[in-house]
Amino acid sequence: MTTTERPLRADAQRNLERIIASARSLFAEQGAQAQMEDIAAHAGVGIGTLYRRFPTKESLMTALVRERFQEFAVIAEEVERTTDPADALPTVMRRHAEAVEHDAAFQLAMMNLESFHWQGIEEDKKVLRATIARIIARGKKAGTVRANLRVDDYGILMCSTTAAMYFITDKSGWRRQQEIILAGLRPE
Amino acid sequence: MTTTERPLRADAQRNLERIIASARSLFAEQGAQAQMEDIAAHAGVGIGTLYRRFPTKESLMTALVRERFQEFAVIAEEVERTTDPADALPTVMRRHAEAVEHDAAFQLAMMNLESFHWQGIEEDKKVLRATIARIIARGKKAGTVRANLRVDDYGILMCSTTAAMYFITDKSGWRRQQEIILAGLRPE
DNA sequence: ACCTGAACACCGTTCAAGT
DNA sequence: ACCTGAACACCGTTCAAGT
Repeated sequence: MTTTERPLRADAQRNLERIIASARSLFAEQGAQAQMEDIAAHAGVGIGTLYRRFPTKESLMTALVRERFQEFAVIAEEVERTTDPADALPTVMRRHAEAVEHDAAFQLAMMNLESFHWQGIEEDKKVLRATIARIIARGKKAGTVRANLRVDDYGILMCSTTAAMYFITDKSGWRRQQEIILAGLRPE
Repeated sequence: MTTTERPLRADAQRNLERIIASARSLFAEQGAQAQMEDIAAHAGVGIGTLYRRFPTKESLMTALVRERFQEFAVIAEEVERTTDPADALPTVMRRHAEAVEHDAAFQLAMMNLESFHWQGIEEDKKVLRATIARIIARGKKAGTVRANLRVDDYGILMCSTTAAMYFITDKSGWRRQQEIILAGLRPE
């Protein structure tokens, strides 16, 4: 999994991007039962090409999650650099949530991944996880984060916010949700 | 849906119970991709019998959720009757969670229902929802529940706890999770 | 009324042929 | 290297026949 792949042929690369974009839009529209055939067609490629890149439907969903995770890592590092340690944790959580606020496909994928843990996305998690761990530690030191919070809690807490985005009809109902969680994160 | 059904024939009733028990155990073991055929076989009935009671796989999962919801209603009423209004909300949430702590099938079903809302289980929700609404209102009056909490938040908050049960490997990791949520529920 | 399971349909996945 | 789509396999669902 430490795959340092060499670049794809130009057309293949374009196809890959189209596939991902199509997957994102069809999953968002139709939910998890959007069909592989339809995604391929929407991307303008044969079904075989889709399977060449993503050997299973689940691997395609995972790819959607993975892309966002990489974005999450960038966001987390930026927040760590630029935000007061006392506010950093709530800030990342909000920024991460906002990053996927309109990505129904991601929200869906998070809930449908057969065994997600936030462990699932092995490599991508590492950097992100390390950054989050530091942010949490500093928050504790600053006295704004409850002592018994663990890094592993982060994933599920975020997961529950994305679920809220997907389920709550009210446009930005997830914010009230997250506000509750953020309040709970503070020391007693 | 205001179906007041007359009782099933004795053998049919027994089959129904077996089907539900089998579904619970197979979903718990194998996740959502447990097969209808296998569930029928495990229950000792033909596949046709399974479909006679549950016209789709999703309706079978919904049934598992529905049973628990009825139990939830009973629990909520009991808590309302016997617990200090100031503590009632955290108490129901804990008791509801404990009720499904070992029911992996329920946890899974909650996450897989195509459009859950907690709205999904129409009739069963009503009583439960009304009780929860009163508990929340009294909690606010007692000053132990934040003012901007809505009844509809309850479902998603609980949902995130069941997700935690399913995902967190740590035996009772969901308790720490819920503790955070409960803390967040209190006024600022 | 209820049960059964063979048959059907749909959709995820494979693979031989093509550039 | 990569693309294609017909063919295959699996599994959810139906329905004609049986008690």
